[in-house]
Amino acid sequence: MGAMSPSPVSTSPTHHRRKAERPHELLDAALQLFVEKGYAATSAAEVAQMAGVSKGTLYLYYPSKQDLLKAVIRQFMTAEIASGAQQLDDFTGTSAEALRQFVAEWWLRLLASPASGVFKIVMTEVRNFPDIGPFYLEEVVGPGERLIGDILRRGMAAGEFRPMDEADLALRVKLIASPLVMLCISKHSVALCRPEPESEAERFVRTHLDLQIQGLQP
Amino acid sequence: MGAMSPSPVSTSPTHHRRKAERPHELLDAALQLFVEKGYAATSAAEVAQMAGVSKGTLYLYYPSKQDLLKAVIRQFMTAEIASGAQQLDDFTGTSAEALRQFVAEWWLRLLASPASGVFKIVMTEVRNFPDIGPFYLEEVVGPGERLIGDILRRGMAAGEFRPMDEADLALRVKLIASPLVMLCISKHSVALCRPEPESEAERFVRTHLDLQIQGLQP
Amino acid sequence: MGAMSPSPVSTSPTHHRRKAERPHELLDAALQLFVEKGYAATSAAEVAQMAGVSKGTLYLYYPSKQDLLKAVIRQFMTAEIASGAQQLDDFTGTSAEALRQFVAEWWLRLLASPASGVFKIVMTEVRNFPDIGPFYLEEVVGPGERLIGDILRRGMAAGEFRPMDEADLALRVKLIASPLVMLCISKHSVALCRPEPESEAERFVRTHLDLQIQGLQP
Amino acid sequence: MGAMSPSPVSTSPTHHRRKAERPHELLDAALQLFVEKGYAATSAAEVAQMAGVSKGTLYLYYPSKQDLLKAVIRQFMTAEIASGAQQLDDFTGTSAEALRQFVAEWWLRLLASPASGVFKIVMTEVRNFPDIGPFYLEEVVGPGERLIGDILRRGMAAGEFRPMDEADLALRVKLIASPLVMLCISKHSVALCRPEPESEAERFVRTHLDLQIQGLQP
DNA sequence: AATGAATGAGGGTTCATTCAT
DNA sequence: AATGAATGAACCCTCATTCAT
Repeated sequence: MGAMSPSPVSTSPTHHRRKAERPHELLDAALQLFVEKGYAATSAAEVAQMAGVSKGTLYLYYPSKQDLLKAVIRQFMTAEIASGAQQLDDFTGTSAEALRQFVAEWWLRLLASPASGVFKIVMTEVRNFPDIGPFYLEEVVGPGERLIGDILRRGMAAGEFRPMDEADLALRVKLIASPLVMLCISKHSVALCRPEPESEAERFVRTHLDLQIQGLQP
Repeated sequence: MGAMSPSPVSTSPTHHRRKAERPHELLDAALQLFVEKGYAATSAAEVAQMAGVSKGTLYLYYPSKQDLLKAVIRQFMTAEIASGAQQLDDFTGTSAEALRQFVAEWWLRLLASPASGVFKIVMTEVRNFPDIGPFYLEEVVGPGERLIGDILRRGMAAGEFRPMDEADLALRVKLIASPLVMLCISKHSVALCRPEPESEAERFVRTHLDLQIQGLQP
Repeated sequence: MGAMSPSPVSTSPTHHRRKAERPHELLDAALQLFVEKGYAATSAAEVAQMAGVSKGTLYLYYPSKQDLLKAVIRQFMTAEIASGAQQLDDFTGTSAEALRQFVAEWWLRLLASPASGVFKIVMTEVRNFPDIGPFYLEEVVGPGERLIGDILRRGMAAGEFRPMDEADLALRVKLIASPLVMLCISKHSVALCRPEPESEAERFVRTHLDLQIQGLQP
Repeated sequence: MGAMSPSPVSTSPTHHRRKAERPHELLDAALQLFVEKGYAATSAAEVAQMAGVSKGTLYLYYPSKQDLLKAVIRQFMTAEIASGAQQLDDFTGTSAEALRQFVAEWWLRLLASPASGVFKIVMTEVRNFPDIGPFYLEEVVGPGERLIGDILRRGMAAGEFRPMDEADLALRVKLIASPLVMLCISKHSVALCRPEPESEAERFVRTHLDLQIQGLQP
């Protein structure tokens, strides 16, 4: 992606404290603002100010606004994905339980976290910055679909789900993921005009997964 | 001050006069660019150029870029919605057929048309322009959900679908609509990095609706 | 979007850093241009260029062209007024001498300075920017009339001038001030078409004040 | 001045009525707006609209905004001046009476009429449009000063006023005219922030002329 | 490492002027 | 004669980026 490694971490004692935290604070600020106002409508100065540093400092860590954008996406998506894959490995239970418990839980946590906004950013900016497309596909969509796909495959192998060829399976994966992604996008856009209790999102996710599981029965 | 603009020389074969067509051409251009690059990243000059007029002419028809945005949303969404509601009234058949045939057909046509991009615009810009939120809710989401809701209610009344209270029904409507909207958004963003045959979208829509219908059986 | 601004090549020997001097230089430039061409006909770029900075820098110091205008008026008028009031306090002599020596001197110095142009700016722009009206009245006209009024009152008290009620006194003050203000306005407008030796202005002022003093005799 | 003769007056019966009045209406509108907002801040469209015609029509009568400006000045000043000179010829009475009655009367009428605004326009725009300077000097200042000068000369010849050389006389003329011009300028600028009864202007003018007459006594 | 003054290209918008109707 | 749609140059202002301190 062309972005430099943003963290020297040179551990100088206290002269300027929090040298190591800077990148994180900048990314947090950038995420929030990019989600809220959009990348183009957010100025570098705003990000810097929200992170409590000067404009110049921002450019010390990220050589351009575009690099900051890429760093935001990388940071918040890969972190979630990695932790998700990790947790699934430790999960024991039927495939239906994996969907109903693990996927639901995991996605609701994602939804509640600021990282849920990254979907909106990606949707908006892929066309402007073509290299975030492949990145998103490889680092987020790919692993994500593999993760759900594996659950389905496991269920098929166990006779818990009906047999499907790979094409069907891929389609089901998309059908499972798509409303969940949509939920994240909505949360940071239209849902703000129609505030709902958080339990509503939970019902949405659970009903959705139940329906999908039902559709997977032999 | 003292300098006149030196020499128009009347070399301009331009200066057409097409008051009636202009708004449409401008809206088409604006829609395409807003979807492609985002509202903020699109300059008024680009819209004008793509519509084949000068920057000044754009402002003859829309008093500001923001008004242009609103006009784009209004134009392309309400047109579709209205025609959809109209067509449903004329539809005769079971509720399952209504979903499977009418909704699928209608949405696939929407997906294929440029108007499908409006969802992306709305998602991106609601927070920047708060008054498009209520508008979208009232003119698009409301009618759209009512339309699908009515199909479901008809099916319930006919004993074709299982009985549900209003809350359940609303949830099902959202579950039906959400992947369809997601499909439109994807088409104009990440899907561009992963081109698929159009038939794939059709399979997605049909499988999705089948699944939802299955989930509505008594 | 994808294009970077290609090659600064660091050929800029610019980039000076003179936070303290800048406002003054900008105000000087703005005063001159506003007086010369008028506020509306002066572009921000011209002001910046004359001050030797870039357009952007101007906006670093004054958030809008209108604020620049207000700053110009404030800067050049209140400075003069304050110094005038100060000097009068130290003046010892009869009231006629105060008018003939002090007022004449002071006004001729004002006339010779660039600040004399502010009257023209104010006359021209009060209607466009209504809040400079009250400001001018309070900070310039008020103190100025009080200053002259005090001289007259002192003269009356000393039996040097004929008794007048407050209304008459106010009228005399206006009659004294009005040709002096007119002189300043003329200097920056019509007088430029009919150049006169500076001594002419002096004769004008002195004769005017003599006449007014004569009209104040008991 | 380079401006064309604006009035064809072709007296076509009724087809488009008021062909002859058009220029006048345009000049009235232009005068009002130029005085109110300034020349640069007034758009041609505004003038046209206030005159009740289209933008194109304005350019039918005046080939440019600048020509419109010149026409405004010419129209409203020369008319007043001519009528003033005319009336003075018919005036019989002492020179003091001429000043006190005729000049006062005439100027108060001017002050009350929209034409009084022309002074403000001229002051503001001479530097931007250099050829209005000579015009104003020749057509307005010259005749005006000659008119007052003649009164003074007549008074001197009659032994009514003290003897003066030409330089002194010119100075007195300026001292007489200057507060009167200032009054007109104020009326359309700062005076709007400090509204006064019209009688105040009358007192100002009469006291001023009395004072000047007193200063002319042998 | 951190700052923030400085830059200049570019964006939204206005407006004098032209010209087909 | 009259209109008003169309133009494009300029204007005010913003902002990503640089660099002296």
